[in-house]
Amino acid sequence: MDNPAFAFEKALRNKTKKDILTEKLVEMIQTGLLRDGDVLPSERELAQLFEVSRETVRGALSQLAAYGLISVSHGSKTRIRAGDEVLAGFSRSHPDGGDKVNRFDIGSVFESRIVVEAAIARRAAINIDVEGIQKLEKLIEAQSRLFDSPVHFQLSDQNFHKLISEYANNEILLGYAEELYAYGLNVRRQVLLEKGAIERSFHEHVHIVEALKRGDPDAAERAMLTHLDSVYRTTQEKLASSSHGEAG
Amino acid sequence: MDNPAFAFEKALRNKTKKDILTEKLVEMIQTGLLRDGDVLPSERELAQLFEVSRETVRGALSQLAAYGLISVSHGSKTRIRAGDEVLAGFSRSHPDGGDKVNRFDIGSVFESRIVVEAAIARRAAINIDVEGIQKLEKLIEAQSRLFDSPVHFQLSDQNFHKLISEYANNEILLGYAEELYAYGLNVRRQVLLEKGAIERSFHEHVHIVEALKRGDPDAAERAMLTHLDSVYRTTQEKLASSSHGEAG
DNA sequence: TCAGCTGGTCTAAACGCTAGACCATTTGAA
DNA sequence: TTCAAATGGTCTAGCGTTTAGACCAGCTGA
Repeated sequence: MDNPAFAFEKALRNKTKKDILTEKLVEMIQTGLLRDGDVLPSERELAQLFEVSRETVRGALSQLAAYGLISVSHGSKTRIRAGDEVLAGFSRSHPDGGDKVNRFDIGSVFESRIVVEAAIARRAAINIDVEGIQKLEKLIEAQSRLFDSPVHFQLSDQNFHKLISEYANNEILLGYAEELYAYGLNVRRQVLLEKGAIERSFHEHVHIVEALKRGDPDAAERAMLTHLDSVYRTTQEKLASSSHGEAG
Repeated sequence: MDNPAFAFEKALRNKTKKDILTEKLVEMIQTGLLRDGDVLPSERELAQLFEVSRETVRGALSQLAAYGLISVSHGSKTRIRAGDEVLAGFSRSHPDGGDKVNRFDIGSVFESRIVVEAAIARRAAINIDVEGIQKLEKLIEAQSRLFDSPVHFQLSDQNFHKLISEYANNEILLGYAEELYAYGLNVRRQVLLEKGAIERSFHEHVHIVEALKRGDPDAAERAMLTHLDSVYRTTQEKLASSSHGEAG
């Protein structure tokens, strides 16, 4: 072992298809794409969709069942169980699992998000075209009707940030932005349940779009920073208040 | 298949450990961490380092041998073959494969580096302590004696940026910075062969350290931007001039 | 020269995944 | 109510990957 290039190498980790599918389904539940009471396609259909064997699907489903995230019953279709208690219990038992928020501290995530998304906002203000503005305004318009649907608003919010990121014309920054956004998904969902949280985010979105429409990089950056700061603050408050009754 | 959440699902893909290891080694060669003529640790050592069996290591090595990236000979240690012709041939046969330098255009890489390292410089100026300054000054002092050793200077340069990144107190930004730095390694190596390139980088490093020592975030950011701009320009020039005799 | 490295080969066993068959239960339309 | 069709539950045989270990064959350096 003379070669310094190989100092401190880590082990290779290989995920099984079963685990990949499990994670994927968990994520679909956590993001609200699958909601409480939804029926899952049959095991045979899932096997076809994901191009794996039915046994592999069953492996993933049995893990979900162990987590209490689905209810399986012989003869009838499997249903999603994603009531708030179920999700809360799952998060508690999987602190590092899918909960990427805690892998890095929230402060670092938001510091990084501020750096990346500020740059994105500047570049988007310069590069965005009429079509992009129209798409954003359509999103905004849809969001104005989602004040009572946190899950739908969150999905739309994700699209909003993603769309802006795409107009920064930089795949690397886009990738970072998506990654950092994903880190906060879980907590964010809780925050949006708070009274007025969605309205505030909505108005901040409006300001961002206005700045982009004017093609004003400074204003776009400022609007984005205001938005992220507001998101950061409410997230911190939520974490502080919810950490009372929890294990760690 | 009533559930719209499952429209357009894609197949799950599962990588073998052998392929993961192959990619990892290819990347180490492409980024210059492993250089032409370097000896690889023995198969048994690699197996221990990556916590896989020796047969798996052999599988990965036989792929590298098929690509011509290593030369294996019974009884003696395996050596890296990364001469310019070998790498060029490999890139040609693996257009999307692993060549991360070309996967993103240089412009995007530097745009991102500017964003990330500017933020890092600001935070480092605030957080760095006496010990950190001393380490940096020692590095600078060493670099002043490496004007005729491009390879050594590049290694020292990598440490220089890494050390500053660590004082930003943000693991995420640090990870991004290292990733972006690695993207440019190959080309950078060529650039440093140019007359005066090392001296220029050295002086820019001095300015960065001075700003950090004063604890002045604005100055640190400016010095870092000046440095990156200079690196970017010379890299572009090198690419423009060397693209004449190449395949594509 | 030869002990101790190196790469080359082989085996038996464990594990993940697959395809398919068959059973038991539920569902919904006849 | 009845019963065919769809569902989840179980099992088998087989394939590919990975592992641990043994042994062989070639190189290197004291």
